[in-house]
Amino acid sequence: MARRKIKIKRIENATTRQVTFSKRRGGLLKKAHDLSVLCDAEVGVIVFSCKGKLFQFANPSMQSVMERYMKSCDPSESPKNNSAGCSNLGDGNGDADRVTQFTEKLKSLQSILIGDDLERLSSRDLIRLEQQIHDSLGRIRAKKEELFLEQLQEIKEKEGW
Amino acid sequence: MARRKIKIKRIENATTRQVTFSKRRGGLLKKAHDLSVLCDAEVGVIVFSCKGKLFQFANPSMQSVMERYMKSCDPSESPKNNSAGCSNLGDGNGDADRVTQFTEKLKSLQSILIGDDLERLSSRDLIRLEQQIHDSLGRIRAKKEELFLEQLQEIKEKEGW
DNA sequence: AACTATTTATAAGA
DNA sequence: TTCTTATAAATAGTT
Repeated sequence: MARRKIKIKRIENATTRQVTFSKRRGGLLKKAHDLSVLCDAEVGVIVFSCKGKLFQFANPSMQSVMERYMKSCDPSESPKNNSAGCSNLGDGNGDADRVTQFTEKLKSLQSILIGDDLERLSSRDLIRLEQQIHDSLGRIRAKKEELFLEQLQEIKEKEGW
Repeated sequence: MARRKIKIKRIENATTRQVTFSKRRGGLLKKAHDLSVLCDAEVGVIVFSCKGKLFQFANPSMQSVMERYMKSCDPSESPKNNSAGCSNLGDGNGDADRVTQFTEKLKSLQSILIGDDLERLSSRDLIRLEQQIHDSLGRIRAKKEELFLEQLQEIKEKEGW
């Protein structure tokens, strides 16, 4: 789609293939994100490079998407009305409180991390903040992974895998 | 991406949202197909419209992609390991106000991100948080890099390069 | 990693 | 809805 048009077939040159993969992978994930936000859609994208590395995007989460997918493919579920709530949509049970709190916190996070707050920080502050955020990300991912594995197990058992 | 630029946020008008969904859904699935063919990648895309209808693309098959996903289960491209080592770009200009504000914010960040707040979040919340934090980290790093380059430039000029 | 010349995707309008 | 078209985005080849 640039300098010249190309045929959609496997790119033979390994270097070119890798470069194209990086570019298009990013484009695909961005498109997935945009679609999910603009249209309020549930979207999951999984990509394995030919070297086997995983990339993904999901909204609201991969396990939610996969669970819903499996249900929608399961004839024993009533075909109507498979739109709404399966799974861990967080509400439903009286966790409204927790969700509210979480939302509030996210807002305050946003005010901290987005906007021009960042503009005014010195490089030292930025480095400190980066370290902190980096660490937090690690903890969040670990926690997410843990929960994910639990839920996957549940799904497997439920679906009789 | 046409007649005018739009913000990536939920489209409120239902008709517009539906039209955009149809168009972008098609675009996304095509991009997924192209990527899988061009780069010999294993790709799966699942989309549920807000009405609950399923659309999908997979190569070689959704079953295969999902199985591989479950096996590999390393959900995110981990941030490149360039976190600390940027050393003492120190600032020195003490904007006490700013520093105080920053400290306050860091504290509130800490209460959000550390401690057992995390324990009580659903996986969906965690994933949302992860995404947000990940994005923030990106912005912080970009900002840091920007500042770094500025300062490097200053140094160069000062040293008469 | 950047940079463009082009191709694609698509938001609004018809 | 389907088609059109002006513009925004993505990206192939280049540096």
